[in-house]
Amino acid sequence: MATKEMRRTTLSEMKDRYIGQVGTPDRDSYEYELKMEVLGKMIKSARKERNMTQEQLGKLIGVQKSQISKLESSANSATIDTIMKVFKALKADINFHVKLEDDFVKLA
Amino acid sequence: MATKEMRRTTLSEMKDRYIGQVGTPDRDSYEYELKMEVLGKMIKSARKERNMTQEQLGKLIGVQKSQISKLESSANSATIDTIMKVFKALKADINFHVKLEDDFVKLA
DNA sequence: TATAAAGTTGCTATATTTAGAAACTTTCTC
DNA sequence: GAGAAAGTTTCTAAATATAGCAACTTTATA
Repeated sequence: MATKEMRRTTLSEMKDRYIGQVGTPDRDSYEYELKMEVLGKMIKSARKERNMTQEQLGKLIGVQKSQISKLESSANSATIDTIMKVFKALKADINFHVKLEDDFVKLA
Repeated sequence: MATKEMRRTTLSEMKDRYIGQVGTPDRDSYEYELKMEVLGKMIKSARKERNMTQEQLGKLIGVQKSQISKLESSANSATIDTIMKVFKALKADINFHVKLEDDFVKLA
């Protein structure tokens, strides 16, 4: 615990783990909804890493445990504001990666 | 234009460009607010890459140009829902990277 | 410099998120 | 299995985001 290295979790990893590998039926469709689900799972997973309960995390931010529960289960489309508050409390650095796909499809 | 490779923009790059290098006065404070600002700038930058006007992008999503303007200027804390709609319309893949920092500070 | 195009800002209304409180369910631990 | 701890759900109120519209400002372009 004390000597663990920088932990890094990417959305891709989470997708692979929870949704399925790329190419699998349920991957590319539902992408939109699933991303929110994954975000909730990331909060949960980060909280677990910190060995915190929902109540403890809530107290750090100033909300009740039920709020945390809702966020983790993606009950709604969270605000950037909220997401950042949470990850900040978890001493996690969250950032957004945007990948602009090429206009032209490559032929295999 | 036709042969351009996969374009990739990270939050870190944007921070360096718009806010300043790490270590600079204004980088680590205001972090919270600035991330939202950067997100807006990323939308704008992605839209420009696509050579779109705010009106065109708005039409793709089904909102008016004033909405896009507000998003790009980070008038408010956008919803994940909204952000994904925008980037989807821009044919951009957005994902979240979460980095859990180590509990122990490394000594230089 | 006119004119058009693109982008911004204020105002309003509606929809949705945030949040607390309390009851409830699940999970752990003895 | 009983009790406690952790997590979930429902209901309600409040704050905030979304959105349209129209007027306005800025930027391009003829």
